[in-house]
Amino acid sequence: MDVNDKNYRGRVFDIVRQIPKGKLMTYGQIAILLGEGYTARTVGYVMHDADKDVPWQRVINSQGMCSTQHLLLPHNKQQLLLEQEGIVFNEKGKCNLEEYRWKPEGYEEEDEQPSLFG
DNA sequence: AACTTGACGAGGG
DNA sequence: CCCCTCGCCAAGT
Repeated sequence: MDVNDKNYRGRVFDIVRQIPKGKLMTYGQIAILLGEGYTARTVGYVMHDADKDVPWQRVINSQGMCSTQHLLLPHNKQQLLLEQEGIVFNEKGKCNLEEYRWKPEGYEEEDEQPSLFG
């Protein structure tokens, strides 16, 4: 699997583009969603070079924090952008994923139906 | 071809 | 909770 494959990157970006304003996804969540050949690390890797129309700021790590805060991005650009979208972070730069996590509708491949007669 | 480096994540102390 | 280690996988040296 080649992450430079436009199809590979395209699948990741297609998902990210669907994240609504005010919602978030994690790298790992996207990787699991796409399945075969995708891992959290590789998703993160392609995100560093996202297309202009991709809301890259809506993808954060599983701890509910912006992985970019101590990186090259000016200040806390990612967190700032998210706060402008209504996301609330605590003083340690963490947000409530339970509240903001978004799950796309059309991508369930192996849905686990909670059996009513369990 | 070996070794290091990440926009990652789960698990143990 | 915070910190560390380890598994992961592609890129850069």
